[in-house]
Amino acid sequence: MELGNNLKKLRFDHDNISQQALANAVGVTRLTIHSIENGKFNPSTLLALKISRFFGLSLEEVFFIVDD
Amino acid sequence: MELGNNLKKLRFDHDNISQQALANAVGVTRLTIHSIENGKFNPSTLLALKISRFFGLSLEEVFFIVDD
DNA sequence: ATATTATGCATAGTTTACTATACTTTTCCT
DNA sequence: AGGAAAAGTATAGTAAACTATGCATAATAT
Repeated sequence: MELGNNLKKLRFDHDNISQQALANAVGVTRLTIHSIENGKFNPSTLLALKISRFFGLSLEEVFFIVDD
Repeated sequence: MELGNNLKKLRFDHDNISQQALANAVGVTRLTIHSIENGKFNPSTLLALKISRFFGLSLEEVFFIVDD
């Protein structure tokens, strides 16, 4: 039971925004976005909500549970 | 900008389930639920999704951003 | 081809989520 | 009123989120 996400695709669809630009938009560092994107971090709910809000999506459209 | 939640009310509506029972259901300790409920913890997205799933709600129906 | 920008990756440090335990206080039932 | 269950609170420890920095590699443009 781990966390999956669509960040890479969403960044691409969203004007191909960079990890850095997304990081700036939600107030974290580029490494944090990178780590979330590559499944190394299970981000805080507040951060996940900020990211979802940035893309204009619900949290579940960005993050989801992967049962394994 | 902090995280708010409806846990107390949701537990009440959901058969008045205890903090301990909710903790067991999602695989954490009672203190973790207590701390989230009282705004001391900003839980991981995975845990927040598990809690939301337990109540049969979307994450946004349980957790939300409080702009302050 | 070379400069630039974006991404990947490593180390190390700080902060905070989460656990374990234990004690007190409140709530609720009979 | 008395007892049990639930909730609040405290301390201390571990694990993981997040920062800072720096360098290597990949992609893009001129």
